[in-house]
Amino acid sequence: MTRPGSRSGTTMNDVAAAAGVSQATVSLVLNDAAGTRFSEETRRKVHAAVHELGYRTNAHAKVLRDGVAGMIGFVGDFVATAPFAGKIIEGAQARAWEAGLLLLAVNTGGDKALEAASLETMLSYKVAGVVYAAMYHRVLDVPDVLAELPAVVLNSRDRSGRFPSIAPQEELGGYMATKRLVDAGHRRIAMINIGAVDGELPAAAGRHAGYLRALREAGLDTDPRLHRIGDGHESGGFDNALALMTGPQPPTAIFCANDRTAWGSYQALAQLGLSIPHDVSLVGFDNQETLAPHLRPGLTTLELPFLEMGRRAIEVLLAGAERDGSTEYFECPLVERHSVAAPLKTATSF
Amino acid sequence: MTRPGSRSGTTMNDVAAAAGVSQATVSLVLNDAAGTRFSEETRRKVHAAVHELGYRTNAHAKVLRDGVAGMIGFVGDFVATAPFAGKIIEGAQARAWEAGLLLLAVNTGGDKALEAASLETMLSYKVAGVVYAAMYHRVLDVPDVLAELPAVVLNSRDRSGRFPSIAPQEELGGYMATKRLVDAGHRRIAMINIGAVDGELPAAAGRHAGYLRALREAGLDTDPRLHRIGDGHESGGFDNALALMTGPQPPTAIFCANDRTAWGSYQALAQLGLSIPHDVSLVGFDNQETLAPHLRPGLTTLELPFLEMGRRAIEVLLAGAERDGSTEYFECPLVERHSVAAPLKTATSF
DNA sequence: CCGTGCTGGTAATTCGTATAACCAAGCCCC
DNA sequence: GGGGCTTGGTTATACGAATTACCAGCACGG
Repeated sequence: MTRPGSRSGTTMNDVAAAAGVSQATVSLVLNDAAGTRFSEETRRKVHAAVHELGYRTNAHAKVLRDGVAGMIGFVGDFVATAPFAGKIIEGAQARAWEAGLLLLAVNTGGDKALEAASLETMLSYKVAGVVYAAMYHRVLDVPDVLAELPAVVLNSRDRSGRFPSIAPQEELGGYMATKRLVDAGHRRIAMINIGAVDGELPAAAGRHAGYLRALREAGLDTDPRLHRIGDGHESGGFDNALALMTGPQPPTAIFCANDRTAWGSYQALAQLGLSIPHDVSLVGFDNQETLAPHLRPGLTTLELPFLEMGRRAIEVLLAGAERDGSTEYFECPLVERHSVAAPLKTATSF
Repeated sequence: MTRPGSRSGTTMNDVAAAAGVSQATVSLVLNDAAGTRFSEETRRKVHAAVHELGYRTNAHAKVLRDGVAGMIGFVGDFVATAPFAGKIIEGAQARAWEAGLLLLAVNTGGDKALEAASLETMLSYKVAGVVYAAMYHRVLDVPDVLAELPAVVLNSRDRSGRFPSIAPQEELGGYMATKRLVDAGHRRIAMINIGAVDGELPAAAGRHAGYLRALREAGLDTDPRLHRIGDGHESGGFDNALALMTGPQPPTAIFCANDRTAWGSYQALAQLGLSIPHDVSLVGFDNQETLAPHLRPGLTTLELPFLEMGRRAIEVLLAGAERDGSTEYFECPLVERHSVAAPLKTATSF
């Protein structure tokens, strides 16, 4: 009644003994080694013994001999915790698994000591490479120890330029978001940003640059009063949307540089009795899945392609992670929902 | 200028050679082995060589000899992806790290083949134990292979009763949520559930049982029309809140069995022009951090103690995970915000 | 001058797997 | 009838660290 191979102590020698062959034979048969020939009878006996004993290869012995483990390290600051960035780890893990690799994941919570210790441990385990991920897009300093193996910076850029980086294409995203509003017929389009344009926040700077490009391309003037600095949270959206809509020459559309900001704007507009998209059109950024689809009306927004970015990070690692310091940018696709419509025909659209 | 120990190939033998001692000496000195005596001079030379060469112990060689690895497997269905359950993995990882262990995490996405393969790989790596986690509280079937090592079921219960389980105390949560409303003076309290009470959803059944207990304890009658079955999403909250408030004898308070349901109720109440908490009080469940604090007004809700549950899972593993099939329940603390107030003095409160 | 005990180390073995090198038996063919 | 090829395996070793058993040298006591 007890399953035969429940003890984890079964080794290749046990299998060999049970099958009446040598340990080498077991190894060669199991690995289907090229250039070796064994009788069908022997193969059958080996496999039968493996099954009978519940043999499982000892990965450590294998790694010790082969030098490289079937694991990839994943170090993130808050990746597993962040509401939407879990996707990034999911994508990485899925791709790693396709290559037969497991992810050794650590959330440092920003703790540099933990980060250093984790990396040491990962190196001890001879991980095939390390993905160094950040919760939000920024320019960061990569620990020196990563120079010892293939490493990729994910959702950020490496300041030192030593490592390949993978980041979202912020400028194009800002452009597409704004263009969506321009194409809908809007002529007075505000932007509520998630931070200062000159700070170390590529998302704020890039999305704003795209916003400006779309406006200029459409021949619209870029009233600086229409660009407001929020904080990336609901309150930033709430306060700024309120200010924009109650001020002189209110916009007919607002590009919110993230979904939480957009949510704050929804709340402000509701308070003002303005309807979306009838009175004001809105575009967000992030496509936060716990938020954007559930707002009423659903928020049209740009998706951060975290799943793909995570996948790609592993691919770059597997390809050797050329130490050229280049950054690979991922396009953020527009996710159409119901927060954009044509502007009301008012004096401003005349 | 180049860092000395950048090559990862440095072994204990290299260190021994550089220090002019034997490999055994290096090992004994580095591990500070009890009962051995080495001169200060020798110790110094060893440490100097280690530093000079950038030696790092090969974890696989160590595990191969010692038998158990410094890793714990974490298998979840959607844990990393789920909006709030990332906490569960964060807690587990933090506790594991305190014990010097790393988490080998896999998200199966519900794929049983991937799950089986991951577990095999983890066993190959001689993980010290496995946490088998579920995104939402349910009764589940644990893969047989887990019987081979210490294993804990997290955020669910093991149907077979073979493994220790860790789950939230749903009934008490439902009781506390409802009691909060009773204590505020409400006498007609509805509940919008997240599923059927008789399904395999301990959360739905437990929270409802607690709801009933609180009502009975307060001597209130339990009008079955006040208990409505939602789907756990916004729409379930929206539709049912609408129905409740526009029906006969509307409640003055609603216990929503999760925060998303509560959010849907917010939207329905807003549409009806009812204010929270003035016209209707609301209590949620989950304390979803991307949602509950950001609603206007902030949602009073019960916290799922995922961080602590994750920590506890590792502790149970470290203690050997006694195969007694017991379930350890975690209390869900009430998080007070601003969605509960005393009912308006109407005829029903008279 | 020999036995005993202490100091400060070293040699050898073990863990489980992969693989290079080797080998015995059988058969063919000149 | 012996050289050479094929078939079907085996033996031996390396990977890197931990640990047990052992050992050389010296001091001391009787």
